[in-house]
Amino acid sequence: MSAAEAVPNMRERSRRETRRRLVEAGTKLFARRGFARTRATDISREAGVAVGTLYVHFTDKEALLREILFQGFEEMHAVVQRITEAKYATVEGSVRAHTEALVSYAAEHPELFQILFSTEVATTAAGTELLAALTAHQEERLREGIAEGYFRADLDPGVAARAVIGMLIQVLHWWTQDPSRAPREVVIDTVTGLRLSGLHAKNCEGDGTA
Amino acid sequence: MSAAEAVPNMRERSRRETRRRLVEAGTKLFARRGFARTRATDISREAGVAVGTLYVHFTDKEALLREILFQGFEEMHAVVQRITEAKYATVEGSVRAHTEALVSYAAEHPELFQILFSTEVATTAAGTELLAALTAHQEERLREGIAEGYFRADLDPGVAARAVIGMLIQVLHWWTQDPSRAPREVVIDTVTGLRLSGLHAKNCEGDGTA
Amino acid sequence: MSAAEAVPNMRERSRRETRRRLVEAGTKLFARRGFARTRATDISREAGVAVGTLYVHFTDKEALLREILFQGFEEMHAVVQRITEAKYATVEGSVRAHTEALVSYAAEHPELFQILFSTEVATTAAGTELLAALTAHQEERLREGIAEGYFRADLDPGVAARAVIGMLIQVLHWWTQDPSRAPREVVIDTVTGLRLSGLHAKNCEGDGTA
Amino acid sequence: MSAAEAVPNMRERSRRETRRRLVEAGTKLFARRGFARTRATDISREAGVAVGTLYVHFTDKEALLREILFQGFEEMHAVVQRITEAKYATVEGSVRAHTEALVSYAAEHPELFQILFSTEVATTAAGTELLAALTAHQEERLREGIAEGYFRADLDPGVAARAVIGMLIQVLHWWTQDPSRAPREVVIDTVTGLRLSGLHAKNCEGDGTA
DNA sequence: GATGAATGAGGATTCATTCAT
DNA sequence: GATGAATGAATCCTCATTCAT
Repeated sequence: MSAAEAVPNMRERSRRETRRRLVEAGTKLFARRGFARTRATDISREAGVAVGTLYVHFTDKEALLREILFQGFEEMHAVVQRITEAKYATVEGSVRAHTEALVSYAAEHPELFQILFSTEVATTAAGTELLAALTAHQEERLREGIAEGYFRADLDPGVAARAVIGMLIQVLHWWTQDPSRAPREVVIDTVTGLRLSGLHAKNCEGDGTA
Repeated sequence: MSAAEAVPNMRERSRRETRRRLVEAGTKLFARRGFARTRATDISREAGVAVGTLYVHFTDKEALLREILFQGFEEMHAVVQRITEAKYATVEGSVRAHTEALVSYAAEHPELFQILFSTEVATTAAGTELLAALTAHQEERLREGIAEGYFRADLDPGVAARAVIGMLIQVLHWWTQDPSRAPREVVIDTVTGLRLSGLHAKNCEGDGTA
Repeated sequence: MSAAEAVPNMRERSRRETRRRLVEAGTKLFARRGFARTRATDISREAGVAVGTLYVHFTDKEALLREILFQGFEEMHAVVQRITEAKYATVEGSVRAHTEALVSYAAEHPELFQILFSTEVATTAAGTELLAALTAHQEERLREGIAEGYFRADLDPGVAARAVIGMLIQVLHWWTQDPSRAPREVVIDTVTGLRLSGLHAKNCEGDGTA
Repeated sequence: MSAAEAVPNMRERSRRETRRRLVEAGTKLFARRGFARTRATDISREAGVAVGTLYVHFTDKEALLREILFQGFEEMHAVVQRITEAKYATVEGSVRAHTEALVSYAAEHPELFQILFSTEVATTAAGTELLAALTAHQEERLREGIAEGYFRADLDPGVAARAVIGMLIQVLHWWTQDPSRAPREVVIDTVTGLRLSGLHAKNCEGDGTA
């Protein structure tokens, strides 16, 4: 019985391992050379398989990109969610925790961020889709914040969501290219500051005039 | 004499007109379909010339992109500069004026912004170069602001510059795609708010805890 | 004893059943999409087995085609033979009976005729071989007919055999695609008429001039 | 003036010459190796141009096939038409003239017939289209013949058209492969005989029984 | 015998760029 | 300067077939 089951299990395990290696190879190469400049054969060579194998697991090169993008996003989202769900006494605490979680995740998965927040990928259908999902999520959070009085009522959630996402994309993409460019804490502080005071209901925009 | 001069003038005028039409065609198509998906023949057809003519005026496709990028940037810069150079009583006034100028320019040249702040273009050498210039410029302004006490001293100009640029890129790229997405004033207010209070020396970040 | 025998019988039966399903699946798909456009995996999926199984039973895709072709031809031949062997008083009776048998068989096995008389199959070695066999057989019959004085002596058996085979292929292939295109009787009459009067010794070709 | 016009004329002439050579090369190779087994590079090499040039002149390989097919058919049709249009005293004369014209044309353009009436080509969209056109034309002729009392009224034009076309395809394809297989006259006689007596109103089908 | 993931040679097609006119 | 037919390197993707389990 166990022997009869062993074969498909072995196969399935091997199959998953191959798929995992393709995702890994794709992540590495897309981050390094970009999507268009990475050849299908480069990916298969890096994964230690034949080109055809790439097409056994994915419809085409972009399907691999999509897998990397959404799988990466989901993992990141799960990690960040866990932290964000904890109740914070203050809005600042919550936003800072969220930013910290993002920056930590970025520091640990620089390649993912090089792909996720880059550039060329936004041109692809998969990239557009992911960006839309990110923005929609951010917009929803802002709407909730406004409804709960945390954020300024006169804020346009659509505009602000794009602004926050744009900020994060640019900063994290730049920073993960070379984390020595700025200390982790400085990145967190600067981004938190911008996210917070620019949106907060009790900020003191008027003070600038004094 | 006038006849003798007329010929070279005509020729020169014609040459410039051809070049202008190529830049115009490139701007339109790069904005619409992106750089990679626009073929050299598409551009020449749109400009009403032969493909070869494109290569008479530009080394290659990217040279045309570079021309569009830097020519566009310079024009934008000149316009924005004129406004920014006026002395404002307050930092807010200055930042708001700058944002307003940018948004106005974006509204009038949506195609330029579709290219300038797109994503894909950041992959090209020309795009990287321009983005670097933009960021360096922003960073310089922030340094000055800090030195003059306008902005928080604990701010990292490198990080903050990327954050501001990222915010502007994302918001303006999104907005110029369809300006009916948000009223002009809302865009200006939201962006100004983020740029200002997040960076200002006298903002009230601490208040979030209260 | 019976138990000991049962196992190999079961195995043998199972093996034959698998083979039969592959032939069936191949017949269906080759008829529908053609030989080249049918993938080995398509066949195995249709048969409900793994691709590898196809290659357990057949050397390659063309071996399956050959099996379908010759197995189909033999069955058809046997059925038609049984009818043709009956002694007919007249040549017309014999030819009509043969045509009738063919048309009946075609009506019952449309898929076989879609493959057998298709076009593309004639390109393959197996197809060429079968066509050659069919033609040789037809040629032989014509020679006999000439020798016995049934058919015109000035007939070239090679040319006439091709003509008859071509006629049958084209008509039956077309008709089996959709038997509602013409009533069975009309097909039989028309083909019999052509086969008969064009070849018969006592036809009245000269009458055409009158 | 003549110089200004000379350039485009030269270019146009050269362009047509290139296209002609591609058609010529395609005809030769498709006839010899078949459509699928002829590579795009084979064609370009045979034509003495680069692969890209093939795609400057034709959308894809099948577009070249279509050109060969329909251009060939039209030329053949024009030649045959000229002969068929002459008034013949008898139906036999007319049919014989038509067959003769076809066989002559086939003898002079064996390559065209190898492609036109072969097999694999009937699988392609272009081939199907051409075959449909040929059959429709034949069917129309038969309808006219029946209306004018030349052909048997009980004939089904659809069935008979397929029969005649099938006969011609098979015989001419076989014969053009190697014209020494049968004398030209024998081919003409046999085919004319079948076409004529099988269809003619005054044939003597009944005599077969006597 | 059955399985199905892996293989990799093979071929079609694209498109930036050139250069003779 | 303008032209546009020609170029051919560059890659994607397919699918018949294998073989370890």
